[in-house]
Amino acid sequence: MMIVAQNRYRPIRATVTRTAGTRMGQEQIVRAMGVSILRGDYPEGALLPAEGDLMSQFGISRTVLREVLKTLAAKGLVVSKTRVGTKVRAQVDWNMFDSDLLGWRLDLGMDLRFLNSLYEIRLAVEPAASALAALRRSNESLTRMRALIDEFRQPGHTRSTFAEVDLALHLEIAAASGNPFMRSVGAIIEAALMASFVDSSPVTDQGRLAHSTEDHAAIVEAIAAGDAAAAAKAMTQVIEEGRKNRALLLARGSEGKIG
Amino acid sequence: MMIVAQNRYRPIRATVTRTAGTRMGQEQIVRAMGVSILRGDYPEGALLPAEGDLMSQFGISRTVLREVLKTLAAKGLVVSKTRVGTKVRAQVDWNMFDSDLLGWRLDLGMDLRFLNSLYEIRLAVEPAASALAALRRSNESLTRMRALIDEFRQPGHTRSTFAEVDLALHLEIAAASGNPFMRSVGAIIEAALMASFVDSSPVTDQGRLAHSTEDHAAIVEAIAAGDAAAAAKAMTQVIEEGRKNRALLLARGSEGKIG
DNA sequence: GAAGTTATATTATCATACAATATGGCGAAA
DNA sequence: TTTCGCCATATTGTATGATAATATAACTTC
Repeated sequence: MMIVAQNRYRPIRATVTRTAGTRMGQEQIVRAMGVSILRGDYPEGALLPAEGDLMSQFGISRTVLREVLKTLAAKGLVVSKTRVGTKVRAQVDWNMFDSDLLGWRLDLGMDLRFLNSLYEIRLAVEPAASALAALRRSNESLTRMRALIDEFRQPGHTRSTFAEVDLALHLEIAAASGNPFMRSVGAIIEAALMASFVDSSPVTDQGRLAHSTEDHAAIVEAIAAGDAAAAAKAMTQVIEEGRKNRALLLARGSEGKIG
Repeated sequence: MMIVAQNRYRPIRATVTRTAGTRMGQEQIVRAMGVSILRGDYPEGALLPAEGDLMSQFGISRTVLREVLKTLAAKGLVVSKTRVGTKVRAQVDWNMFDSDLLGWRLDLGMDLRFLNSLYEIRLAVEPAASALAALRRSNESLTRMRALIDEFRQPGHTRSTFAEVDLALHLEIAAASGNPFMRSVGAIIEAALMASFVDSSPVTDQGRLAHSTEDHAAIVEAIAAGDAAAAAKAMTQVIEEGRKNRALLLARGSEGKIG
């Protein structure tokens, strides 16, 4: 009697099509499986296909597969047990601050709910970081911030170059807080800025950029003055403004899902 | 001419002594190497010993070693490149919200600076989470919160059982915020509560526990009432109180380092 | 001395075998 | 019939050895 208790789920469909002869690379396999899990292909607590199946599905050796699974396990997505299999852990166990996870999440498309969560956590952490930065920033750090404000003011910014400077300043401030946890939120800031590019709108509204520049300058000057409350307020202002503009862009799209 | 460019650092000393015959287990190896890196045994950008050396130092096969390194890489601690070696990444790249990292950090002993960082990030995130919970909590979630408050009020709590309920309530609130990032801060809350146990002080000051209980009840009632501002304020109060008590305990110790 | 080429050390992947372990089935005893 | 304990088996965990890929360093050529 050969009863095979098939409790497992169906194959993971790789998003990346694999042309014959081309190797996928471990990174891409991790991404494919990570995205699959994030997308909800496997309910919480479900078993992934057995190692043998995954090996043949991706055309990789067991060594590579196991390193992939270890990577996912380290990020809290799955947990493996001898004789049982590899289970998908509950979402609350996933490390949402992991930059890979955030990247995969963006790959799935940007929904309003997720975007909103990004802004909420930024609004909680970044003003606090600014306040601490006002109290603790070194002179070197302040110099770098001011250099970035100068960068902001350079003419001829594209949305891409502008966002680059934007990100750099926010990271600098987070680091100047002296709190390693606040700096670790950098991955989220980056994700939020990345999200500004999923739509192809070529809006480079110079007036808005100039406005944003001065808002950012206000943060830096408050930090320079050691005014924690003002720094927090200015940071809040910047993030709220970003959220508002983002909302406008989204309203133009027909659905809540872009990209 | 046999010149060996020894750019690498010395062996990782495992904190866990390895009695003959006993296997360390992959988990412990990950911990040993992780702690070693967190302790600063390797400067930012330094190369770990080569695979062969690590294998013999820990007495493990290459298979296991590589899975260990993959785990550390997934948490942002290291990065490996062919022909180059495995480099320790900059601290800003480490995922500080990872529960393993937090645990290893506690293993190193609790210094004031780190403890302070924990409270700072909690003060930034948890009040915001409470405010959102006041707006979004489901009835089921509220029921669980109230059950936890009842738990608080049970007599005969040890510091351990009290902390357990404490943690559960904070996690419930974080989850009720509906924001997955705020829930991911749970690892930090847990670490902060863990830190309450590194000193062996048997202080079970019943008055203080009762006080803390009512402070927590205030959060829940604000959430129940849908009063976001009050919920945030009550949460702030709870965390500040915890910080104050913690500071008192620390002041009793001669040094800033415990455990 | 500079640029291109080759050699080599190190990680990346593959293949195979064996060990450890949790699950489910079987059987014995109550 | 139910419960407990033993055992077979499937699945992940570890070990070993070999080959591939690749970045650094040494070397050669101009």
